[in-house]
Amino acid sequence: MPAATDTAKVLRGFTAGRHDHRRCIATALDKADAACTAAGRRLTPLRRRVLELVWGSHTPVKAYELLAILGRERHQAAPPTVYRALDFLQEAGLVHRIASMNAFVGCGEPGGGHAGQFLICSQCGTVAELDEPLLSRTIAASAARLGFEVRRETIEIEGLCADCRNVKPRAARGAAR
Amino acid sequence: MPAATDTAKVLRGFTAGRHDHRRCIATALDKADAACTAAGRRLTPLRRRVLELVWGSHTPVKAYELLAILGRERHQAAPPTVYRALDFLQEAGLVHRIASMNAFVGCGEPGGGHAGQFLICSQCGTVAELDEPLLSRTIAASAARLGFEVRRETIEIEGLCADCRNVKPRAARGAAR
DNA sequence: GGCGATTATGTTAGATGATAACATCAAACG
DNA sequence: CGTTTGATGTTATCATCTAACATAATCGCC
Repeated sequence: MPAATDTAKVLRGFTAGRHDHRRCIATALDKADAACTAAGRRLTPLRRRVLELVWGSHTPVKAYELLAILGRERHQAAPPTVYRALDFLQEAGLVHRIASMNAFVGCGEPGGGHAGQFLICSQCGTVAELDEPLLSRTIAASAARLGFEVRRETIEIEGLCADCRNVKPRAARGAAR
Repeated sequence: MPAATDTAKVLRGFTAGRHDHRRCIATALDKADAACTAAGRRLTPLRRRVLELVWGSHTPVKAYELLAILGRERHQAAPPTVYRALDFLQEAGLVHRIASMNAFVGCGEPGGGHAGQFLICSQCGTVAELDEPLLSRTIAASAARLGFEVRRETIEIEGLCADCRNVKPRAARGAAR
């Protein structure tokens, strides 16, 4: 698949339970190492561990869940421990914050200067991440008519995923992580 | 007004400081009365007052700001007082919650089964509410390809409004209340 | 009007989410 | 090395939101 830059992409699909998750965590961590090295950022053990925990869940993770886990494995962990790591990971483009849930997911394509566009299943909680240039363009056009300059997009669509609806997706194309 | 269902609409414009705000609060309250009566819901004095306070601000209001004001005028007001009123107002379609800000704005077109599409100026804080059917359709199409059924859209675009950029909007059309 | 059912509000308490401020520690770098 | 910068520890607090139960107001009905 050539993936013309204008083509809608699925950066992260609804694949819960249908893939080797350990492998996909490992891949994410490798990508993160690479991205940080390239950008001259330090993916410290703590940050790396937090990222691993975020990827460890199929659904968005809450900061205090992370805190609870960290608290068990290192015996010093306070809110700032987690929030600072998450701040770093967000700035590095490695995780996204889902504002409507106060929770965090691993980014399906670190490094890409993409907006965060998410489909969130309200039943099973899994999240798909999209990159739909048409969506961003439509928004930009609307904004432009009002003289508004877009800086950050928060697009979080809640609904039911195919699995929970017991329906087959119309298309199996698109890399599903 | 026929308002072709396919036309982009501005439900609430960037009009801070350029309109008679008292009048626009009054209008909002009138609409709210009508909408509640029509729907058989009770817009009690407390709920009405909260709605009035929400409209009283040009920018999204935080729950605890409302609480502080209420606390001054009735001497019983606890968090649930405010949150319950806000819950009601949201369900009645009279206010929207801006997830990315933990704040609330009055809805520009109560009763309309529209999605929440917002442009938020990060400098002055004012909010425009849009109804762009093309946007919703694009989202619906992306979702459909994955077998996803859309239930609720959270679209919050952060950036700079025309005033703060010192730019004239390209179009003056669309009711900007 | 009276009365039971329903809905709204009061009240207390606490869960969850996030940050400020300062101390300490480790890595980077000349 | 030692200085500088950045990362983490630590304590405290603020902000956001909800549960649970008590009381009061309103509605529907006879």
